[in-house]
Amino acid sequence: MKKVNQRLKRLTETDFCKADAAEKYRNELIQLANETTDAKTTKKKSKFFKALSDEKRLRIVKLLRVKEMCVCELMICLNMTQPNLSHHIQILENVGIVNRTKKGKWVYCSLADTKLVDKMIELTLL
Amino acid sequence: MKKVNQRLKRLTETDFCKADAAEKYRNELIQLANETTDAKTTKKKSKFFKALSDEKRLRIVKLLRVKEMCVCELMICLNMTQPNLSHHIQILENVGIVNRTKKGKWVYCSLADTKLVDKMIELTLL
DNA sequence: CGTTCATATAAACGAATTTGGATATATTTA
DNA sequence: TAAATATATCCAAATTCGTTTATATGAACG
Repeated sequence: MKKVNQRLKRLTETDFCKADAAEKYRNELIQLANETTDAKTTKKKSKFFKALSDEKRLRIVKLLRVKEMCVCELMICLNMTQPNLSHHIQILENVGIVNRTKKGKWVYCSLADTKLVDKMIELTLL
Repeated sequence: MKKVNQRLKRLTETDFCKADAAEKYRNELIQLANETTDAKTTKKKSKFFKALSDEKRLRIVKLLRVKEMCVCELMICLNMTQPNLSHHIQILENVGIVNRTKKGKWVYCSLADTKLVDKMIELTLL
């Protein structure tokens, strides 16, 4: 991150697309891009946001914040078909937002990281 | 929110899908769902998350955190075609993440709410 | 055992998104 | 004023996503 800041100083002084040393500036931009991004984490984070990009899934999170619920309870709350709901829960589970625990015949869903959800609500993201 | 909490107490004690008073429990679940969700804000928030659910858009945000950039600079950084980039920037602008300002021939992009982005990075969301 | 209930998985389809080429618009420069 | 540059918009192809229908699994219960 310190390397980035050094390059940043130079880049901030260069103000337009066509700098004097166009080729050099071009390379610096590309290098900056590489340093600000890690392919794996970017993919992971984009999937996290994608999981929260659906209204029904947001409603699931809101409900689980109040109370751990089994799938059939969520079906009633959200008026969704069972396979559809199951699919959405799986997406939330895959990115670590929701936990599923089987107890006998029922599968109970709960928030995997209550603190994170609370903090996101503080930022009015959720 | 206090009403919700009162109902919550009862609901938390009721543990299974088919409570004794099945119909009554059903109605309470539905009411809970209505109280935890507001259609408009849910839609708005889902769009916000959708805007961040794309790897390229996440990279744009990361870059703009370092430095305000014009579209042609972002093209170089991200190796994207111009119409595609323009489209993605618009999505980020629509949900209030990015600002566009025209200065002469160039359109400069910057973060609309640096503090929010910083806080999201603190939570390792970004 | 076999039936029922709660849930998961699979396949299929339509809707929404992403992408890139062609073109339009506006601004600078020669 | 013409040419070049930066960007947006339009449109069609490719891809991804959500929903539905059908089917499978697995626990409880008679």
